[in-house]
Amino acid sequence: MSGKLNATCFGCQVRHSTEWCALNDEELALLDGIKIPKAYEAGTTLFHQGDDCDGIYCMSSGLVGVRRLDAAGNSTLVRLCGPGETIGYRSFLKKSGHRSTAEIMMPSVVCFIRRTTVRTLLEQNPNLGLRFLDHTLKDAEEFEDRHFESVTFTVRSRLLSLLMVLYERFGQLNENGEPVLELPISRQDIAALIGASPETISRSIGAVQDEGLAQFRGRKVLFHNLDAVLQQLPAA
Amino acid sequence: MSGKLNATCFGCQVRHSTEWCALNDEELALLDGIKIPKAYEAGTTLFHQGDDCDGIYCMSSGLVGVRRLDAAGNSTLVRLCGPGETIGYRSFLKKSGHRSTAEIMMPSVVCFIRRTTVRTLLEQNPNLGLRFLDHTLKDAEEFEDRHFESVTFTVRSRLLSLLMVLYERFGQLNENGEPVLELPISRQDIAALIGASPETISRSIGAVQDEGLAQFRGRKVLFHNLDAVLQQLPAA
DNA sequence: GCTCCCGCTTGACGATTATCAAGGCGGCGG
DNA sequence: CCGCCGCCTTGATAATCGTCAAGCGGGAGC
Repeated sequence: MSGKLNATCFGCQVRHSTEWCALNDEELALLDGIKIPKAYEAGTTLFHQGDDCDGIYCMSSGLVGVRRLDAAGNSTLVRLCGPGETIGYRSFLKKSGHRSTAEIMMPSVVCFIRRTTVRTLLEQNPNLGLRFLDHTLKDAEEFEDRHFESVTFTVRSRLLSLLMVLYERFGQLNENGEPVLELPISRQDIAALIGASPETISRSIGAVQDEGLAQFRGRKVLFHNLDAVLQQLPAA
Repeated sequence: MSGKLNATCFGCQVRHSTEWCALNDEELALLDGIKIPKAYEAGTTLFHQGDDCDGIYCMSSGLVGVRRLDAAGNSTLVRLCGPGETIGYRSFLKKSGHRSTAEIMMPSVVCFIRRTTVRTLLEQNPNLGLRFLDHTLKDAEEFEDRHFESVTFTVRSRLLSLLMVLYERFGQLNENGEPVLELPISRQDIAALIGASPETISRSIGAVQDEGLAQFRGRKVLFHNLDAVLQQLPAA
């Protein structure tokens, strides 16, 4: 299942959008020889909440969801990670255990980079550290924004907001030039991302549809008026 | 109002808990000569949301609240900053404008450090950069936690959680050895911190009091049973 | 002292959302 | 083809929470 995968870093299509674009050819060769690419099936996990952090993961293809749960059984989908995204780097930088579980949401290829390797690269190339700092800053801002949203927005607004974010990442234009989104996750997971019950999500989707903003069929979303959706978002 | 203040960095009582503990004496002397300490009255602001970031602020004494608002008029109290805390450093690191407004909540002394000064120190001392990275990591985790809480906890739980956090920072034992907390902020601001209406906060406080967990008189909180409060928190 | 103002509380009501329960629909294995 | 099992929807109900409105109480200023 996890054979060679032809996955050299040099050929990695998403390398230039990752932290690793800070590396020169020599360093990249080191990383290439030592990283561990692997193919995962949907439903498996990269690591569990509470596990030690032995290194970081870099998505080559597919999609993983980062989940968080507490003792009371509450759970949330913290974020989605697609090709080019680094996973678990904050636990690595903090030298602490993982605060969440990384779950494969669709067949994916993910590279694992051992702690020691990352450390070596960081010592060699200070620019890599700056990239990680940038990433952490973005994370902090994103969580700040989401906290603000979850406290001030209604479920409907959060749903529309999420749809727009997903459209940026997964949206396309169909043969008629209309904006279309193939949802990468189930409605339960949409609920977990937004912080609402699946029932409320179902009803919210129905409402959005009734108003003619978009049409939902299974995981396909056809937007009738993208601007109208954007207008309804409480501007941050 | 803003005279000399006798505020040298060497004498700063909170220096060892700030990022600046990474500096050696020589660097500290540089910082000391070039920083700008100033006393502020309650109600004034350090900077406004949208302002350019010309440098960072370091609290010497007092308390400032960081507020965020959107076009629709929603507002939130993002965080409280006490002595030793650095404010606005993320906007500095991101080289972007301020995302929030920093408002003086009680008479405070705050030092301003110009952008260029911070940059010089960062180039001189890489450890300072690591301190900032650590701080950013902590911020990210804190926002992640608060997002999780705001989505999964009820207002009552969030209130209890906030009370415990405030107790850690501002709590004391009174003459009878009982845990007491002098709230540093108004109930409106508690509401803004938690993401609830003032009325709901008032009622939640009443409920907590009725159950005998604590006694509220103005801004004084007397905890009858700290462990009972902790037990009621959904363990993260 | 008095008044005004502001923060806090309280009550009544309504909107939003969660919860519980039932049923439909589609995929998948037999 | 059938039946099972998730996922999704829908409905009914209740809890949570926000909003509107009124009143209370303390502090500042006159």
